[in-house]
Amino acid sequence: MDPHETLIRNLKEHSRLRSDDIAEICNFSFVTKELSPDQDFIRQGDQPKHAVLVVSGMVGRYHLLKGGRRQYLSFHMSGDLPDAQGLFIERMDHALCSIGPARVAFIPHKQILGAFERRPSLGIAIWRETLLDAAIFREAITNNSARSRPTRMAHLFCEVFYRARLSQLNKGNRCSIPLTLPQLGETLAMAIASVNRALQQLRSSGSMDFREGELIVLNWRELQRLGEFNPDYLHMKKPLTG
Amino acid sequence: MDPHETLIRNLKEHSRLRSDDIAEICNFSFVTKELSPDQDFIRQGDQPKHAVLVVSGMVGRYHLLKGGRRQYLSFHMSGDLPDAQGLFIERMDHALCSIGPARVAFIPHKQILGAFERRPSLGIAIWRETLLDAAIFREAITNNSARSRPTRMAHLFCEVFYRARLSQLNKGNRCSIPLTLPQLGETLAMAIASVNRALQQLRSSGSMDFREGELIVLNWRELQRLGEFNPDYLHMKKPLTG
DNA sequence: CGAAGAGTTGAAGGAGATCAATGGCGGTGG
DNA sequence: CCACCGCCATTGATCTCCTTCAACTCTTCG
Repeated sequence: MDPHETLIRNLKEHSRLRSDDIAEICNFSFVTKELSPDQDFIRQGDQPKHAVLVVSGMVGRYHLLKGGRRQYLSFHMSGDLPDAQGLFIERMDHALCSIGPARVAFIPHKQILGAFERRPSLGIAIWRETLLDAAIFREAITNNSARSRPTRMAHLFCEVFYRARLSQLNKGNRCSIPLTLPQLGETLAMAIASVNRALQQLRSSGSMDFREGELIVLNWRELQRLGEFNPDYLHMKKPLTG
Repeated sequence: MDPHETLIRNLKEHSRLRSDDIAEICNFSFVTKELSPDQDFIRQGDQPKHAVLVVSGMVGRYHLLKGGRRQYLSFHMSGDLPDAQGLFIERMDHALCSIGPARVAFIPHKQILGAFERRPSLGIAIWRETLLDAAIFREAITNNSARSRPTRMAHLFCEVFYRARLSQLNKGNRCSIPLTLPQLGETLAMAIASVNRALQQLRSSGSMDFREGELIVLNWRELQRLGEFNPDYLHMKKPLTG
């Protein structure tokens, strides 16, 4: 898939783009990079001069903790700009890595900032993109703080699947989430044993299955109920139904 | 304190403002509102037409959970724009309330958006403000997910005290944090009993005291160490020392 | 003056972390 | 080629920390 197209599609999910905005995006040049699983491409403390666009696969943001442990903060897929904040914040306070194999495109900050001057409405679309990120962070606070472990796991699966469907990255009721159980633990603040047991509880509910990095949604309504998932916080123009 | 001044001072902590930017801010008109403790002024689902500027006191953002329970997400003080996101996201996914008595100013979105057209650099300063919010949310994910309870409490106190000092809202080693223990619990994902016991543990460390909504920092280095607090994520132009 | 809520403390019970052991799979190197 | 290593996934047992519950005081507010 063409990187430009994927960004345009993504921004259109929440913002109106005029044809001039789209033309600006099409003028972006970039270099792409193929990433093997678990490969860092931006590290804490870096001062990036390029923005990253996810072209394919999944990437994650994480805080590095003492002892090499991680706290994953969010996951991003095709069309996302997972470090748009880097445009205005010099130094990274977290790292970015691939989750499973992925392809990313690097767009020079200068090009994007130049486009903002010509098309302020494009700047607002990307501003909105960063605001949606913040809404996802807020939900993650609540998810990890106020929900039971099986519930928070279901919520994460709901969020990823919902966003994948918005971008038509699902294959029917299936969706690639190349996370390992240890990584799920470092996302949801659970020990590995608890991750496994929560997963089995969700499996036994009959609403979903997850193995080998693939989520299968068998009963969306039920999974949504189990995860206490309400997609309003994703602020999409056209909420998905069913 | 004049609301305009307070906003200018706050933006200057992380962004350069030219005199034209400051002139635009001084042209903002607003109505102020006096709030008694625990008073909601924006609710989940609202579609605000005004941005809020905290003039004095403290305000908090929270998610409303089933059963009326809350998850507090962040706290804001004089000079903060706790719902700048409302400029571009129609519907609130969380609520805002006063923590203790507070005064807030409402500035019409139209005025702010108009100022952005004349002074794009002002827009970028406020964009950066929303990005700093996001960094605080990320840190809250890690705080509530990966740190022990006493540590996360110390971290919260460090963050609030550090930000208060940046804005000179502290009184020496004291700083007003008008949170009750139940509210601390709904912030840090702890039961009230645990809040109390963690607090006593911190007191007994000799690095701080907290009672009746006032934090007293007795040994900043030690408190910082106990909270595993590293202020880099606040991205200030001039980090405070000591 | 009674009710409600904050703060405090002790005891209980439970959810989840930790530890340990196993099987399976993929990669590497002798 | 296959033996070995490392990591993922799984499961059982133990143990600990934290939630829950209860009781009491104190303050505030109606």
